Amino acid sequence: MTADAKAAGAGTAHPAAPPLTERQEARRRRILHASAQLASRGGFDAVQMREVAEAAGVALGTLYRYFPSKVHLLVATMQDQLQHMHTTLRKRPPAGETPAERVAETLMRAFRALQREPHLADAMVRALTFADRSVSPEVDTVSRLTTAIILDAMGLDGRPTAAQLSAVRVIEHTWHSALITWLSGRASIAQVKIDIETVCRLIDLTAPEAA
Amino acid sequence: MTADAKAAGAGTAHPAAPPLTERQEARRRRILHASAQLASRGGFDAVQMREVAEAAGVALGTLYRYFPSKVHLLVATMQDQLQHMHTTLRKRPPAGETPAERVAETLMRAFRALQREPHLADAMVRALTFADRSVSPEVDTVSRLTTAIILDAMGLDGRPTAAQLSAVRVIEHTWHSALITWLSGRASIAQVKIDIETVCRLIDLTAPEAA
DNA sequence: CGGTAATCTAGAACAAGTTTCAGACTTGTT
DNA sequence: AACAAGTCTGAAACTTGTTCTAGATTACCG
Repeated sequence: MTADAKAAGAGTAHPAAPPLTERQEARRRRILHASAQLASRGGFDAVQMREVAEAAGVALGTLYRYFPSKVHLLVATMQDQLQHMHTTLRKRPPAGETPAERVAETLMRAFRALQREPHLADAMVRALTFADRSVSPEVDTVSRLTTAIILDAMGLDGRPTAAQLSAVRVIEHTWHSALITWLSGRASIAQVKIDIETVCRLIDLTAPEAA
Repeated sequence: MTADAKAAGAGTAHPAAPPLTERQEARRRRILHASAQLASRGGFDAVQMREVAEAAGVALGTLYRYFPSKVHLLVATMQDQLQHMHTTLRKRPPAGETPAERVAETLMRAFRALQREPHLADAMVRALTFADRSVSPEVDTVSRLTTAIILDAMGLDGRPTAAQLSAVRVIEHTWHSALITWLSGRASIAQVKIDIETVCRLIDLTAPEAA
């Protein structure tokens, strides 16, 4: 579980992802598609490696070469979905007056999207929080994507201050954790909404004029 | 995984925990001890049900009668540890001026305690966030315990307002999620400290005079 | 005490994630 | 075109969480 990171790198580029041939790219895409498909049904548990391999028309060993564990696979699936969402969100920027409002609006939009595929959301979020150190790079990519989405929503003029970055980090924490409580049936949709709105008030606290 | 909740109920009392005989209580304690012991070594992965059973001097089937899954076991372990921590914290209340300071101080104290047993922390927190609906009642108990600790730290005069409860919920979200990023090596101790301090500022926002 | 239901034990069996391996197939090179 | 290196396949094996079963033990009731 340590070395052997030379496998088919994700679409992101941390160390130096070896270029994928066309057929490899296609395989990778089939795998991710199968993963999302199965996840959309029964969530985390329904994503069974043998089934993913079969649905993607790929040998089990190959699946493991592309994604060294189930968690890696699901985190990569999340990366994929997040990318979609990011571009979708960019088409229609949030309309709120203040940064806090815009961030809350954006997150609620994302939340509604997740509600349409709760099982998929379950699989991705559970994988994300269950990931151990061996998945850190991939989880970090997801984190950066999320940060980018939030910063986008804030619509800052210049570069964010340290305090603003802290606030964004806390918002992300809340976002993930609130999703989990919702997915595990311990919080209602309304509850999640309140939590998001509550944490977004932190942004006001870090606005340039505040201190 | 559905019914069969008639097993040995946790120390808490939701439905109507059947009273445990002395030997049963002892068994339960041995199991929790073995669990914490193994977790203190290798974390989540090191808590193997067969090993827990053996270390506790109990058959595998019995272990499963007491705790219907590994996650149940670890969440119960967390309940146990939290209870310790709560009583410990109560002995020396935080000294900060404001509620926000006191909460941050308390959480940092808890954090330092976790740092002394990072593997144990890993096992408990991973179990907590990985728990699915079947563990909701137990996770909820942990959540209530955490809330109690935070409210204690705030040192309120009367009953907390709705806004304050929201703030506490967000603090809990941040607490759990920040712990995870630390445990998976994606955030430093200093980073966690900053996040905690940042989110605690929300408390000021919900103070009676604020609005 | 004797009987009966619940509990406990030992161990096999099953499920799904992960690893491994021999052989077939691709790709890139000369 | 032939070769070497790297990749993919199919299938078995291994690990660990979970379930099941048959037979002891224990707890409780009269």
